[in-house]
Amino acid sequence: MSDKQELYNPHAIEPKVQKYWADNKTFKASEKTDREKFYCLSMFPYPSGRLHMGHVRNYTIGDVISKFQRLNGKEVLQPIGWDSFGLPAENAALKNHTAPAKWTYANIDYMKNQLKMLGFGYDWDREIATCRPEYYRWEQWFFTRLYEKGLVYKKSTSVNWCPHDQTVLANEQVQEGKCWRCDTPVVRKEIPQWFLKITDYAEELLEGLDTLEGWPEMVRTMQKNWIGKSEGLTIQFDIQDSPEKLEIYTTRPDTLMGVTYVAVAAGHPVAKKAAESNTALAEFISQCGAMKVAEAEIATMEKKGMDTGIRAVHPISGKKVPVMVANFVLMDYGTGAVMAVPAHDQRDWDFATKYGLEIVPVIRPKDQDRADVSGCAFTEKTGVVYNSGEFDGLDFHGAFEAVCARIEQLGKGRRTVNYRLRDWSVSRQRYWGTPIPMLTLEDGSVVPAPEEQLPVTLPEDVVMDGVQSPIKTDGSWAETTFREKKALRETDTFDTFMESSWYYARYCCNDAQDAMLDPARTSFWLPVDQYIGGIEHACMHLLYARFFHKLLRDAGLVNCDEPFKKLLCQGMVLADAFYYTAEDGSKVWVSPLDAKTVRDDRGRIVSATDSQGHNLTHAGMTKMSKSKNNGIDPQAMVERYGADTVRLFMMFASPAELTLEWKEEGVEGAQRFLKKLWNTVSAMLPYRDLKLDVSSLSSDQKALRRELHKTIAKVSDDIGRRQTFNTAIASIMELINTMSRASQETDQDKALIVDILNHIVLMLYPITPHICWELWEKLGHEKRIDDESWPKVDESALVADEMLVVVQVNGKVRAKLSVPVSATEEEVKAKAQSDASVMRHTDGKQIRKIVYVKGRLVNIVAN
RNA sequence: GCGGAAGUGGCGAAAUUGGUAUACGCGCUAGAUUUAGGUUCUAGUGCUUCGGCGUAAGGGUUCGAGUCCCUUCUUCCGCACCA
Repeated sequence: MSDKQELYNPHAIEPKVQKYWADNKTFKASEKTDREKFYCLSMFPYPSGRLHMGHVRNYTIGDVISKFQRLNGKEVLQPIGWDSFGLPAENAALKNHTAPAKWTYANIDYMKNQLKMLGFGYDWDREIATCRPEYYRWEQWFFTRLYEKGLVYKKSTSVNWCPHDQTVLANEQVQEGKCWRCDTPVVRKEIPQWFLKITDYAEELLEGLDTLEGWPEMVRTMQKNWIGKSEGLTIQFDIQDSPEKLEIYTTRPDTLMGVTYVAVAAGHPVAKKAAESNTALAEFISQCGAMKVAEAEIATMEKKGMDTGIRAVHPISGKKVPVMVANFVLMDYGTGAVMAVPAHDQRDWDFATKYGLEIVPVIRPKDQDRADVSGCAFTEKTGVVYNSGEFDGLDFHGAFEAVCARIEQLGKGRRTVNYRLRDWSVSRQRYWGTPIPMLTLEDGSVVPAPEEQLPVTLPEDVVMDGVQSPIKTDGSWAETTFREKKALRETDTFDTFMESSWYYARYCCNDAQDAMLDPARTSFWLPVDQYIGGIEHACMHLLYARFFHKLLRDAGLVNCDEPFKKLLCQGMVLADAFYYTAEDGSKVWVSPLDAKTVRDDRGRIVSATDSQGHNLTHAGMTKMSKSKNNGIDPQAMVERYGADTVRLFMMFASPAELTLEWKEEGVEGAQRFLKKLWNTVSAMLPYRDLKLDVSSLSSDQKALRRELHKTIAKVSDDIGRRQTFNTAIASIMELINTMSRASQETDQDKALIVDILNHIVLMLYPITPHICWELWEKLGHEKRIDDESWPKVDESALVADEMLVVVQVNGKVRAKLSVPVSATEEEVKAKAQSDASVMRHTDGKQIRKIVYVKGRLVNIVAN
C-alpha cells in the first residue's frame, strides 16, 4: 500500500455523511409521489437515558430494510418517536430530585443524538413524544368517543397494595411478596378501574390472525392461545337452604357427573357471607389476600383451601357437594367459581387429595372397564363415560352434547363461548401518564370530560415524594366544572400501552392539528409494511395495537383491518458475564470489557482475570443487565469502531430472530472486513473507468462474473424475502474472497474487479451506509448512492457449462462428478457407476436401485 | 403451572423444498513481515484405532434425516401494573 493511500477512518466519514443526510433531508417521506410506498417501523424507545444494544439491534434491522426498500424504488417512511410516559421517569425523578418531565425531555435530546450517530435514516419531521399534550389530547378525545359508544366501563379489580405506603404497586415493585420501598408484605386490594371492552373484539382479533401471513407463526400461535377461545357450558348450582345460586363455567361438561366439590375465590360473595359467622374462614380469606397479582405467582404457589360449610346442589344428581374457598380461584377471572372433578383434572385431584375430598371417576379408558385415578387424574378426552347414569357409554363429544342439552332443558345453564382474554384495565394510579379524561359530578355520576376541556393537561413542574402521584396529593388539580357545576377530575392515568397502541398511525400525520388522524394520509401509508421489535411484545402490545386499530377503523380514521402487515421479532443481546467472589462471600460482577481471557490450544477459555488481578469465573453469556455489570454501551462502541462496524457486526453475528452474543473479537472482525473493503477499493481506484466488455470474457472471468451474479441473487433474496441478513453478509464476504484469488493482470481482469466492487458497495449500503456512501463517490459516480437502484441479476451470467453431481452408495458420498449441463439421466448414472471410488464400494454387491435427483445427486443402492 | 421458542466444531453460526453437514466469521496453531507490542499476510484447524463416527439423548419413517414423526432432557422468553 502506498503512503499516499488514505486509511479507513470512520470518524471522519460518518459525521460528514450524516450531515449531508440531515442538510438534504434525504430520508424525508412524502405522500406526493409516484413511487410505491413502504412503511417500515421499529418499535419506538422508552427514553430511559441512553440507547442500549437492544435498541441498536432493533433500529439497525429497521434501517437495513428501509434502505434496501429505498434502493428498490419505494417511497420509504421510516419514522421515530418516544414512548415517553412511564414508571422509570417517576423513579428517576425521586432519585435525582428532578421532575419526570424534565428528566424525560433531557433523555430524548440525548438519545436523539445517539440515533443520529448510528446513521439511521429517519424522517425527523415526523418525530412524536407521547408525553406531549399534542399527542395525548387525541387519546383522551378518542377515549371519550369510546365511552359514548359503550366500549368503556368501570369495575373493581385487584391491585398490589402496600398497606404501609397506602399505595398501589406495579408487579415490578413487588419483590418476594414485599414492597420494594418499605419491605411491608403486599396485599391484594380491590379498587375501581376503567376498562376497555377488548373482549367485544376477541372473535375478530382471533380470526384476523389467519390473515397475518407476514407474521411469524409462533406469534400468531401465542396470540391465539392468549385469546384462548373455548366452548363450554355455564351452569348454575343451587345452594342448599338458600335462594342464591353459584354460577360456574366448564369446558368439560362430559365430566359433570364426577363433580365432588365446588371451589370459589376468597372474594366471592358466597365465601364472604359464610365468613361472617366463621372466624377461621374469615382468617383464611384474609390470608388469601396476601399475594401478588401475577398469574405465574398464582399458578405456582401452594394450593390452599377451606370448607365454607355451605353445600351446593348438583344440577342433575341433586347430590350435595361442599363449597370450598380456594386461593387459586380468582374473582377477576370468569365467575370466580369453578366446579371440581378431581378424577379428571390434575389440579382438582391434587386439591382433593390434600383435603380428603371425594374422587369419583366417570371417564374410563376405551379398553378398560374403570379408570385408575389412585395416583393421578385421568385427563384424556379419548375415554368413555361411565358411572354417569343416562350418559354412560358416550364418548367425549357425545357426552358434551348430551350434558349441555340436559342442562339447558332443565333451565340450569347454557352453552357458552368463553375467552381467556380479559378486558383491558387502562387505569394506573400513577402520575407520569395521560390523565384519564373523566369527571365525577357532585351527585356521584360520572361523565367524560367535554371536548372543550381537552386536553386534560398533566402539570409538568412537580415535586415527587415517591409514593403518591402529585395530581392526587394536590387536591386543587382535580377541581373543575361541568356545565357550570362543580366536578372532580379522574386522577388516575392511562396504562402506557394506550399511547403505544396508535402511535404508528399518528406518524402518518403527526402535524394534524384539528384531528386525531388525517384519513387521507393514513390511508396512503397504512398498513405498516414492516414492523420490527422484541418478541416480548408478542401478546400484549401487539394485541392491544391490533385492537386499537380496529377501534380506529370503526371510527372511520383508518381504512384497513390490521395495522402491521409483516412482523419481525428480533432476539435479545447477550454478553459474557464474569465475577469474582469477595471476602464477604458476595459475587462482584466485572465488566466483560475489563476481563482478559486465557485460552488453550483449542481456543477454549481456561481462565480470566480483570485489570486488578482478580481471578474471574465465567458465568457464560447472559442478557445484558446492570445487575451482572455486562451491559455494553453502544455509544462507546461507536466512538471506538464507528457506526458501520457496529451495524455490520450486529447484522452478521446471528440471524435477526435469535439471541446475539456481543463479542469484542467479533466486532474487531467486522472492522477488519471494512478496512479490507476500503483498501481493496482504494487500490482499484486508478482503474475505475476501465470498461468491462462482457462479450469477450475468458472462462475464468466468466466464472468469476457468475459468482458475482449468484451473489446478487442470493443477497437480494436474503435481505428482501428471507430477512437473513447474516447469510447475505457471508455471501458478500465469500465473493470478496473468491475475487481476491482471481487474476488481476489484464485490463479486463481489472475492469471485472471494479465491476464486482461497485456491486458489493451497493449491496452493503443498507448495512454499512457511511463507508459505502464515501466509496461510491470515490468510485466516480455522480449520483449519490442514496438515490441509486439495487443491482439486477444478469441471467445470462448465471449460465454454466458444467454441473456438480454427488454420487452416493447406500447414502454415503463416494464421488463428486463434474458433468455437462446437457447430460441425460442415463449418461450421469453410467458415469457414476464407472467411477473408480464408487466401484470400490459396489464391488461384489448387487445394485438394487439407482436414485437420480436431476443436476444434484445419484444414490446407488447395493447389497 | 400455562403458553411459545431454541439445542449443529473450542465459539457465533450455515445447510432456503428430505439430497455433499460445518459456508462465513471468531478463536486457536504454525510460518512470513514489521516490531518494544499490536497491525498485516500465508497455511492449517470436527473426532478417529484411518474401517469409519459425528447435528442434546433414545426410538421410528425413508434409497437418503440437522431437516419429518414419537419419547425424554436442558436452556431461554412471555403470563395481563416494567416497557
